[in-house]
Amino acid sequence: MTLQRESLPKARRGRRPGAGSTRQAVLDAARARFASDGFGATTIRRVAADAGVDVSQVMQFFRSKDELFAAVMSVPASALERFNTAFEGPDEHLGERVVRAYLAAWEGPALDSEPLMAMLRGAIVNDHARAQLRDFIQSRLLHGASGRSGDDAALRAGLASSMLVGIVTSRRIIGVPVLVAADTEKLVATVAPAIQRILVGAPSQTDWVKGAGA
Amino acid sequence: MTLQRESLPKARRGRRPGAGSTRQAVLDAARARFASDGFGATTIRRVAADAGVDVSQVMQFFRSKDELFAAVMSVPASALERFNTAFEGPDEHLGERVVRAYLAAWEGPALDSEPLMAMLRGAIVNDHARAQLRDFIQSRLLHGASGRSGDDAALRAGLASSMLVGIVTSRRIIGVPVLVAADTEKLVATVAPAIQRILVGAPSQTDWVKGAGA
DNA sequence: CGAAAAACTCAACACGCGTTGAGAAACTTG
DNA sequence: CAAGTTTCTCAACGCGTGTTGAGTTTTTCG
Repeated sequence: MTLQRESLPKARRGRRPGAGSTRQAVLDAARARFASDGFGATTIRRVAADAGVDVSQVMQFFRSKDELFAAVMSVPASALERFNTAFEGPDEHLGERVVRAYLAAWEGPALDSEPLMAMLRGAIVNDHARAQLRDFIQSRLLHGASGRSGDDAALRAGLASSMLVGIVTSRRIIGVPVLVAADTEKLVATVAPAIQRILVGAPSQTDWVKGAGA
Repeated sequence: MTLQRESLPKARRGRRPGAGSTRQAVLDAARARFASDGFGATTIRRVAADAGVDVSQVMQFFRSKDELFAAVMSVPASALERFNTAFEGPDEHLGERVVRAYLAAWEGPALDSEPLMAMLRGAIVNDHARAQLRDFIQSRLLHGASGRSGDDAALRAGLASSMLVGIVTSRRIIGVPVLVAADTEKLVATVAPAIQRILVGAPSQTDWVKGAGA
């Protein structure tokens, strides 16, 4: 036991990186602020106040406002995986699965949706956010294009992704009344057939959504 | 001629409001800046420099940055009318007409597209722009809902508008490579059937787009 | 304990922003 | 010309921002 670290060249002494509760508090406050106020309107001072921490602490843990934003905005792996599985399944009900995945991702629990909201709100003013959103839409293509019909499968997947992001934006950021008022099932029932048509070219007369009856 | 202004209580003398060339120059510079840089990143100093004018002149003609932005961001009546006619026609080829109207509006000549771009870029950070975009999407409903099928025609029109705005955003602001590379006709051919399905519920096997053959 | 390292506090800097006011210059009338 | 009115110039104010550095406290180790 005594010679456990003996061989290490530099045994670091002193206070170990603490429990990290402060850093986590800053991260939580920043995620909420960036998601609801956007990148430009979010100030480091406000984040620090929300976390009950000095301004300078924020700069010590995350070196700049951009790095703090980058730490917050990363698309959670869990959400990413759900998108992939939605795209990978069989063609039948593909549109419905994809629409549900997008709506769920942006309306689910805060820990999953807030980073996506921050990305969406920051995409216009922050280069990193714009690149991330671009890659997010673009990356759907790789999963959407594999094994799908035409050579334009990538374009189709990108279009579907853009359209669904547009719907989420209108609903959650712009606040278009008709979309805000509509419940999720109604949206799925209406949008799923169109997305299905975008992704797999062929039209059909069967019902696309399980319980979509009027 | 001499008694032309005689009856007026206050005959205003002195220099007449000049040719207004300066005001117009400011307006043009502001429109371009707000469209390409967004509301937050556009500074009055930069607009003044673009127009070759002192900063204080901008504040004299337009009383504040918000009022300058409002003067720039109004949706041009010509574009608005084209949207309405696109929605009003017969159901046949409705999707194609609507898709073409949206794409043309944001990719046409600068004088028409720049205000729309400014509105889109400002919608996240500026309340006025958000309200304008909200009304823009919402107002399509009034024209889209009249005489259309179900009672959810308003929702369908709002969804179609949101989806098309999403495509334009991905293409012109986010810069998704696949969408940037695709030419307009390809986009119309791919998207029109889906929009058609959103607007008029019924599916069909016929080709929606005239020259959309593979 | 005593030293090292991290966590934290406090105060300030430099910068760019929107905005304002005073005054000179240019032009239009009587 | 002279008075009146507008356009333009110049300089500054106040504010909030991201960011920094010095100094203090607290914890962890030898």
